[in-house]
Amino acid sequence: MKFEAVTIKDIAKALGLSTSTVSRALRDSYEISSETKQLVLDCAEKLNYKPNPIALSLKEKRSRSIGVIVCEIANSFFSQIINGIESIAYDKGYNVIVSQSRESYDREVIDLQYMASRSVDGILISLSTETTDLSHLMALHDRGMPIVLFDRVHDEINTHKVIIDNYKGAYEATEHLIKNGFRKIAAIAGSEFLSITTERLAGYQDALKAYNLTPNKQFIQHCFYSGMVFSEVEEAVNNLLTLKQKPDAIFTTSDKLTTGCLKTLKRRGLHVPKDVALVGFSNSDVAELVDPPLTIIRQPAEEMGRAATELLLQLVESKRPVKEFEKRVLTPELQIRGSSIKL
Amino acid sequence: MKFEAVTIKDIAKALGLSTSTVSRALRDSYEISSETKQLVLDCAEKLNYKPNPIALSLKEKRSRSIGVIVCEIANSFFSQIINGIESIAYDKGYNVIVSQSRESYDREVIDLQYMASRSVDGILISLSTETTDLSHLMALHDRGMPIVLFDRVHDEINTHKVIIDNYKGAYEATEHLIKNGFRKIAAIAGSEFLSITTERLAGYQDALKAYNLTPNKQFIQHCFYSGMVFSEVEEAVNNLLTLKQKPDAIFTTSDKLTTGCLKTLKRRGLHVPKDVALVGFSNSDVAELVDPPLTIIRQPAEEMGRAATELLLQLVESKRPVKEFEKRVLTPELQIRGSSIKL
DNA sequence: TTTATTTACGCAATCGTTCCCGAGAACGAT
DNA sequence: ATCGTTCTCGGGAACGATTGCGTAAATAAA
Repeated sequence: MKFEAVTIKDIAKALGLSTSTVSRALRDSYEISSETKQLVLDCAEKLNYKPNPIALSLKEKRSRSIGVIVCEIANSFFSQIINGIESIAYDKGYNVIVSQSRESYDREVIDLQYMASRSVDGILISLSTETTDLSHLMALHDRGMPIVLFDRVHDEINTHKVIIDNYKGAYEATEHLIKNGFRKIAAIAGSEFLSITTERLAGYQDALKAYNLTPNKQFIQHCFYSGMVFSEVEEAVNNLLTLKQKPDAIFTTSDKLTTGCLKTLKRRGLHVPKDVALVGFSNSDVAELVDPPLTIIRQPAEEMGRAATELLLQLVESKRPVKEFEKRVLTPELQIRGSSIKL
Repeated sequence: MKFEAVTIKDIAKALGLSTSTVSRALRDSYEISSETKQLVLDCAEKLNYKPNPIALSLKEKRSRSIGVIVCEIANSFFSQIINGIESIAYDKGYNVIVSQSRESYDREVIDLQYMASRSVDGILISLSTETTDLSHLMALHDRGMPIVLFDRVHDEINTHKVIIDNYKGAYEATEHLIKNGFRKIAAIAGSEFLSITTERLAGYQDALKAYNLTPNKQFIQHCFYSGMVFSEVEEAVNNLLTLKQKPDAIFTTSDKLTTGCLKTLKRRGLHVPKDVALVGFSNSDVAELVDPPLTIIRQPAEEMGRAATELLLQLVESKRPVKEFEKRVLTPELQIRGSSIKL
């Protein structure tokens, strides 16, 4: 039932030529007479010939497709990234194959292997939260697979990386809270093994220190799955609220953590920012509609996707092996709204 | 620089066998002795042999990948759908290739042709708003390409479809507004050529009639790009608010229309629901956090993605041509919150 | 006219895999 | 001893396209 496409053979047969001639005519080779070329071109047009990319892939060992692995597609941050990736890939004639790790190391390994075996030309990946061992990536990379890391990166692997200035984003957010009179600022963060977590917590802690506030160990809660499972966030919030010394503000380090935290606070009947203020990383485009309007650190997600794709395709299309790798750092934007302003 | 994978030839050479024998041994053919099989299997294991899917695709004319075309990835509804699609595809060993039409008919045509030429095994598509002519889809479908439509479908093409009960969702939402005392209920809808628009407006209008309210032509505003461009929504809201007879409630028919409408109302300093109530289709997962908490018609997006993928793979893997097509109708859920309750 | 050069095309290998045949060996039946 | 089976395996074409090499004809140079 599969439809049979028109092949180069059909053109050859129709014109009484050899397939080599047809192939060369289509590729505008100099050794084909212009009349024959025209003949072939017209015939190809008439028969609606489309080159078979699979056959080409087999020959040329490239598929003109790139793989993308994120932990979760249904997440405003990642869907915006995929949007950016798709736009560049589309322009350059590449297909985008998407897979989600769902924060599972095992799935990440499988996804990666699968994509490699499907001979994607390169891979864009934001590491799963469970990933501590990078040997699966290293192995692929060593064998020549172009890889670009974004968002959640790792120093161990030497390749292009695109991140945002996590430290700065967290620092400014925390500083903003301090300047608005909050002193007991807690943090709800993702897994401590994640690059973004450590960087963001560093910014948070340094901001506290810069204003002579001592970071309190109990004020830092980790949610291993970065808020992908809601109960985790609830627990983190509960932990903070049952402390003897309750925080007067919370800083959250990821999209689902931020909305999950607000959801929990509201469900518990707490008022933001009167009872607790809230600032967090988020790429939700309804932050201004939320009650209270959310102060967020917004990441240039689409730009991140575009940048990562450009770097990847640069690797893919480079003639000789690239040895110099770039770490591109984008700037997050602090959008100040009501959730962090003392009443 | 591309890494060379281990092929069946390498195994053949290592074992002094022919490629045919190796191939057969790997496929567990009856005509190979069990000793040879074991030998081949061990060797394949040792050399870390992975069959080349591109070569397989070329031979078998199937790629084990499916194409998905949506208007926009960075949209909670569609990203949830893609999530559902990916989960089923992953389980069945298929790759998901994603492309966005950005509501453009031309891009939809190109995307479709591109995917066909990349020989995806099937296509999942939600039509772009500009699409009125379906000949590009029909042509592909007639040539045997399995296609499943979801969300924005069209009667002209005879294939599996997955939709929600748009009529019911709209009817119940409108009825809910009426029962809560609103009488002048306006609607902001997408393009009138879209299946979902006509169905949802029908539900809206029938609900009005059922309660002896006469639908007012001026109360229906169309946003051609379904809210993808914000200015459109602003204009629609402005049109409604400058009517002599102002509406006391607005019903919106899509995700971006709903949030865009609320955004505009708030920016104009209007209070929801005191000045205008709001109910709309949306799959945002922060509807309860919004001010006011949003009454929404939520679509089972993930389920829709899963259902569409199951139907598609059923087509793809069916031996004989399928002539009987199914229209699966899922049920939306009205989540009642503050934005639609009279104060 | 003969030789050299260009022009314009075909043959066949290649990519990795499957699969239709053919064929040798071993075996039992006659 | 001869024939027909069964069991194993190899040869080679095929999938669609590219490309190095060979070569006939046409043209240019000698």
